[in-house]
Amino acid sequence: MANLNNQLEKNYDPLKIEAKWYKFWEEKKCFAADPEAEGEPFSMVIPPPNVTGVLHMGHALNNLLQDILARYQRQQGRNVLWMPGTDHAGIATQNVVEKQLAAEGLGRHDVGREKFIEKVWQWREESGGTIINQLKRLGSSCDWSRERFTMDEGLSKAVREVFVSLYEKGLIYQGDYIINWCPRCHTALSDLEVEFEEHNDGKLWDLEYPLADGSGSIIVSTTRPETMLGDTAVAVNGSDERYREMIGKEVLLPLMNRKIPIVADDYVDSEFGSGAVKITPAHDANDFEVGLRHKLEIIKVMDEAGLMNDNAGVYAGLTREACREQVIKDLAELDLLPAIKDYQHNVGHCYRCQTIIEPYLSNQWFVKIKPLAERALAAVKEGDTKIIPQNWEKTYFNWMENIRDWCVSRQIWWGHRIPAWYCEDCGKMIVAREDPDACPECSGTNLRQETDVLDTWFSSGLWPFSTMGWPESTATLKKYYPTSVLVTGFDILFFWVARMMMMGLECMDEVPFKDVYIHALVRDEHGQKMSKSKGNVIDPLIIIDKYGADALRFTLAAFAAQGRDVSLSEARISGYRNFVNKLWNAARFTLMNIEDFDPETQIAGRELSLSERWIRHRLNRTTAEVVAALDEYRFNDAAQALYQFTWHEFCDWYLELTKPDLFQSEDLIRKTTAQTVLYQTLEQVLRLLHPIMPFVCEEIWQTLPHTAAMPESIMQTAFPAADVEVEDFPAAADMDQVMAVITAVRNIRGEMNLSPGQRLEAVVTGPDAVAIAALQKSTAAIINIARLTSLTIDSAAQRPPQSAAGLAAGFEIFVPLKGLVDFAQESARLAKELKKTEKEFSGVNNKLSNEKFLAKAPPQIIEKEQGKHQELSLKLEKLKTSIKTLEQVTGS
RNA sequence: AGGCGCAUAGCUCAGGGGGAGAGCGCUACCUUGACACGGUAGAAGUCGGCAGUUCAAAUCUGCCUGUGCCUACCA
Repeated sequence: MANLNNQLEKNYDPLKIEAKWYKFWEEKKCFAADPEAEGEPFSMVIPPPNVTGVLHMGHALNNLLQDILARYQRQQGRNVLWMPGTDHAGIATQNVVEKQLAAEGLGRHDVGREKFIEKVWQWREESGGTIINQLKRLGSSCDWSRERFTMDEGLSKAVREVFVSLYEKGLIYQGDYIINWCPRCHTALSDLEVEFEEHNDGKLWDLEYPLADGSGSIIVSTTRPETMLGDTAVAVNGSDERYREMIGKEVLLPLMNRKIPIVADDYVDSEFGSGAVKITPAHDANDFEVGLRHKLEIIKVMDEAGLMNDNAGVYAGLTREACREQVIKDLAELDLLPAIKDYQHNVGHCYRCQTIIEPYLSNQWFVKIKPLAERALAAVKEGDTKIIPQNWEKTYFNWMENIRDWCVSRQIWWGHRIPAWYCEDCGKMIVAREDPDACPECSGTNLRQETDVLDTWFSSGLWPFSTMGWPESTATLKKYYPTSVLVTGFDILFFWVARMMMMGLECMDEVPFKDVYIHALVRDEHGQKMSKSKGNVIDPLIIIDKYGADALRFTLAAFAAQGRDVSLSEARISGYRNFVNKLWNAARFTLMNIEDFDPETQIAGRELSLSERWIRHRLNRTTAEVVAALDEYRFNDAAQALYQFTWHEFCDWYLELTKPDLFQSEDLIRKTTAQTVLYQTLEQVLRLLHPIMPFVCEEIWQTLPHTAAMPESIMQTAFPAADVEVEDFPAAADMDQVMAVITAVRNIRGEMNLSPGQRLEAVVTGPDAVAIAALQKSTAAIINIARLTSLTIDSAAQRPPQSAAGLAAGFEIFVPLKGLVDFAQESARLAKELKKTEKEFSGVNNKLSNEKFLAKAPPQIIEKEQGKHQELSLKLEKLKTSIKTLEQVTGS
């Protein structure tokens, strides 16, 4: 351990060090979870990133918070499982591979289903590990030996088990309904997968439909005129006087020349537009419902690609956009287009490819969601699962209460194929856990499997237990389910959290997690969403390369206040990089001064200096704060407390105060005591900081001299606990006075523009003999830190001539300036101070002369105000004296 | 249309009924035996507006203004 100081460079260089320790942790199996091992379980499942994903700041924040918890809980002695993995991300992944094919001029149908899926797996082999490696760069301490993928064999088995058992319970059904159709992805989407966007350039077209009997016409409005080709009725409200006569009559649908009825339905709002609505059951959800009520014909005029079909007559083959234009033109020519209005409305887009969604009638699979939602709702209401911050519970309730059946079938190839077969001989449908060989009805072997796959979120919904081996009954499940906490962003509260709640309760009969911690979004420095098009994306990997993972981690932690978005800027990260460097240099300083030190040295029985008692007290308080904060997911409070303590107490004051003891060579007991306190304090700071900044803490910790009891890695050390024995409030009070006096001298120095190199004399006096006596013990320290030549502390001391005066903590501090400075400057300084004090004094005076205040305020508040009054009036008096003295000196 | 937030120093934010805080930035001085990615000191805010509750409001309540998001979707 010789030449320790040489091992640490002047500036911390994270690059090499981070890779080194991450490898070390993995080799020592520090992340591995053992269900057979001791310790109360603490478990989390990672929100599985898409295999197509590339690490962004949202991932970084999400995984950082989990990593802080995992590392903290390990240090607390818990048996920690952090389960990692990736999501197969059906549509997103399929799109990526389709794009590759497109580059070769091929479509997926050109290669066929089997070959295509092979290609997807191949792609996943090649690049699916990207995001996992990026998570490792961040320092994520997942148990990688357990990494899962939603398309794994085991997870696929879980998916099939759940599908079949839900089907058997009657909770899965198949039917023709209006769903959200993406004409580009060629698939149905769930309601959640549609993103609505406001279109300001929308139009509302009025169409005139002549009555079939020639007795007039009726005007309807639409934002999608091309759908009129599939109209099978016009609806009005039955109580609408304007149309009463027309109900039951027919109109002649223009362009198509079909006769369609006018029906009465409460769905129609008489106040809106003309009060009459065209009804297209095959292309609008509400119209579909109206159609069912009135047994209307259903005419599809569009195909799966968004092209008009044969039912659209002469318009067949046109795209929906071209058809719209043509229909408008043709209606205008017929003079059946009385008005076109500008109209602002919301249009649904595919969340994967942004194509405009078409409400489309088709045969799909649905999960009957009400029975599942009821349990998931009750579990949160009864507190089995807590959502933090709590205000998200309301959002959760609101959604769960208004939930609609979940369309789970997708017409894509990449995903879990629905385990349903159709007998080509007798038409029977078979839903089974095992692939059937023959039809149980007719024994025919001519079976055709359903081609649809399941919504990706169906398998993600099983994640908390499917990753632990369900439906087998595994040791992992027994030990770690339900998980302790789920850490996630609110953007997938419904997509994922809600589904896991429903599936967990359904399959495990128990909630999947005790806590759900919802964190904020990461935005840019002006609170804007980060996006490629805005060019304001901060790439976590570039940041890690530039500033180190610890700097990024500390920054995110420090700004992760509950319920508030994180506005991130590079300047801030570089600020916290400076903090990492500060810690690094405090460690260098420590190492330089404990070369001859035995780390087994104990504090017990040794006499501690005031600053030592104080720093131990403060460290103890900080420890309590950090523990309380981390237990309540207040990551920013933990980070702030550690920053404040490490920089502004440990470095700024304690290290300076302990230098004389460390540098001297006469009193060896004093020196080794100083070394012991220094060593132990730094070691404890490292353990406290480890969950947030694991790399730099490990590097320093490994370089420190080790005691026999220390484990191999800081990861395996115990998290510090607050200890009442170390509490020392008297030391804290005395130290506050010492610091106040030193600051007062520095203030005079600064305001007088005296250079730090200029040694000064000082005299401190005050009426409180006890306080003076206490302060006298710190004479040497004050001389040292305040850079004085001599210091007199005496309650009987007189003000030296030609001196500047300061007031702090009930003391008067005089610094003789003997022509060193311009007294006009000192005069101005005192005048400023007097003005400030007078303002403060009058505020306190007002309070104390208010009878109501005296009558109603609690006694301790009144006492405090009275104390303040006394202190301030004394201060005023002293200030006035000082000013007078100064005037005499300068003769003004 | 409903719901949830937010408005505090130039910037980004913490705090949350009894003396306005932090980081960055800014100004001045300083290479003092760890750190200039540093040290010391300083300037800077009627805590969005208007009412109310209270002895006391940045903090609680109501309204207003601005701003962000979520859910639903209206032809």
